[in-house]
Amino acid sequence: MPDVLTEQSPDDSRKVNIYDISRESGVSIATVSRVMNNSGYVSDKTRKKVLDAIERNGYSPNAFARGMSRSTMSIVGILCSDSRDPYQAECIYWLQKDLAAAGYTAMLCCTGEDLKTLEGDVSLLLSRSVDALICIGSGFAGGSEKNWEALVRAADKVPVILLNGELEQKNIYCIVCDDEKGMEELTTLVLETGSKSPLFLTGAPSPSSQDKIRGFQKCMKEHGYSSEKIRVIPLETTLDTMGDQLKRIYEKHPFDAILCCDDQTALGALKFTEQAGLKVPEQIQITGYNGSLLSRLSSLQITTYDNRLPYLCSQALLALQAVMKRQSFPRQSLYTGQVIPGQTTRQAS
Amino acid sequence: MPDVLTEQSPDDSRKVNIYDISRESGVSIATVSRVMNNSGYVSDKTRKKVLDAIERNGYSPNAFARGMSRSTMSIVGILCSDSRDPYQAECIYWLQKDLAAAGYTAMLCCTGEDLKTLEGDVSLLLSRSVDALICIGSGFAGGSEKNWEALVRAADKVPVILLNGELEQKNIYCIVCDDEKGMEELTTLVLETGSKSPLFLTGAPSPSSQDKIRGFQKCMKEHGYSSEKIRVIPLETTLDTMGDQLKRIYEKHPFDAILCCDDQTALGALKFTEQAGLKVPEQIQITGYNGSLLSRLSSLQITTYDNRLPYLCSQALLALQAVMKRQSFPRQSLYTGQVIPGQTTRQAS
DNA sequence: CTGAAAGCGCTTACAG
DNA sequence: CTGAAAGCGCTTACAG
Repeated sequence: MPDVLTEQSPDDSRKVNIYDISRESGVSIATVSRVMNNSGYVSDKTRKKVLDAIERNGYSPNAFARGMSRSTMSIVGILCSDSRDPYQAECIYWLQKDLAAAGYTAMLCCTGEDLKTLEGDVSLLLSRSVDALICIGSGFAGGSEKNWEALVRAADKVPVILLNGELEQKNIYCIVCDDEKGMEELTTLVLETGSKSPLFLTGAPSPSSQDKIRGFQKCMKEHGYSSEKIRVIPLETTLDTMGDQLKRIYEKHPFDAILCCDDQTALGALKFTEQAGLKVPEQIQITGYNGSLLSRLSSLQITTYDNRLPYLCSQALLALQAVMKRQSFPRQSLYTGQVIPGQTTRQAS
Repeated sequence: MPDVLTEQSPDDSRKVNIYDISRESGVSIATVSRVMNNSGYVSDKTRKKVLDAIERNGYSPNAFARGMSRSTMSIVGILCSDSRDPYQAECIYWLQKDLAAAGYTAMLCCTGEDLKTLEGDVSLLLSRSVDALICIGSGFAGGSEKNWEALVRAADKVPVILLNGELEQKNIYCIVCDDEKGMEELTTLVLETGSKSPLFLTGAPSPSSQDKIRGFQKCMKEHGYSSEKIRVIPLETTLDTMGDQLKRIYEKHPFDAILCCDDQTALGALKFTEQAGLKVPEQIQITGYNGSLLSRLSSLQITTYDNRLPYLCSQALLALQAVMKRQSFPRQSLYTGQVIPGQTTRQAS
């Protein structure tokens, strides 16, 4: 490490503005503005003069002034609970890409699992004059009204788009993967390859978890299981300790399949089977959910459900653009994903 | 899904501004401004009147106008190559938290691995009038000048902070985890617990990879290995196919330890050993890097290196705030992480 | 403690 | 095709 302490020479040169360009190129600021925005008519000769002056001075318009006259800065706020979660991280990735392609910039806020700061985060984003709000995950639509009233209020000012969450409110648009159906398909797969007593392992109780549980229950009923045979287990504490929990359950009432609410949990389940000396998929079948990278990193590739995040995010953009143009757009839209067969389930015969 | 097509009733009520509040509370806009900003003197009585009017009208100042007069909007741009990468995702998470706590908002840009869009992304962020730029990952500081010249140019306008990358340039501040030392420690651990022929598995050639390689080589030399015995293997293609690659190598020249450049790669290595029927850690020791959640999700908890991302990010904030206040701050700072022992290495005797 | 006024740097009818 | 001018909604010396 060379110089450990360095004072900066602050760059105090006044930033060049539209008046400088106007003066240098001998035209009015209105014309400069037209050139910058490719709006209205400008003669080629004038345009060139202006462009030259802009180039020479490295001029770029002041974003605030621009935002002020245009009353938009083409910023979209992204709200999530935890950007470290693989599902959310991937959404952020695709959203940011699509937004950039459409000329928007993404402003990110992570509210934390408890949504305690949701209210503050929403008003922060609004005070930054975002043009719209995109919320990742069904968490934002769950629980009592208190949880999402901040969103409803925000929707008063800008369009709000919910990814994988449902909220029937004015100016809120929802794009949802049919997780109920997805979990139905996975359950069917497991039952039709011979599992008799599957377990459903669920995490934090979000609306999307509820959908998955419903899909599991529905499918089990259709296969003739009575309610007491339909086992839904909420995950206690963290992933690190779930092995013990599964062990206790297994010793009391053995199971032969574990349907998990996401890939992370499925990894934990797989770890349990390895430690317990249970063969996968021969003795126990395991499924994940989300089709994330995680499902491909374990010793066995995990059977999972691809909920098409790239599609989800592109739809969000479509919704956003439609609403901005005051075109109509479905307030709710539901799409399906697809099963990705892996090595933790058996072949259908 | 109820209503599939819903037209919005556009909210066309003019937004309330400072003049409205001024009129309603019977004071000048200057006073309203003072109340809003808690600046200057305002009598309690006046303050109350103003506050009431603000409350009644749900007034919040226009961000552009504010930005224009203050010439800052308290936005910090975050640049990364891929927000889905666990390391980067975690940095984003902590940065965003710290920034929010300090009154800044995070604006996110993912440039993609090839940095092809770096130039465009940087000017996009600058045109949004960010107050500073934070770059995640050594990728931004690597390779030829072409890779990072956009950053150098950006540093002309706003402070640039590099997380885990080194660039000796004006107005660029670097905070770096000592990965060379980290990899040295892991190599030492593996050698001193009996491994004789370790392998170093590296991914994309970033500066940080180089540091790790250097640490590995240095430690090997110190333990008396000649250069031809020091094996550094670049990962071919994706993680999915790395099993085959390791198999080929193992058959030709067996190894008894795999030191990986990150946790993800370590998971892949672990998968290889399981498929090849090699016992970990008895026959083969494995180490990861980053101390990410991944290291705890596999059948065996992976020995890894905690590079203290929360600390890294908090330092970034400190740097940013110091520079903004024109205080001096070390242009480069280096810190150490720590080994997290897991089940993929043996106990030191 | 308060107000009148300048200034921030653009965009966009409007008139030519 | 071009320019003069109003307007966007704040902040902040400056004067009182």
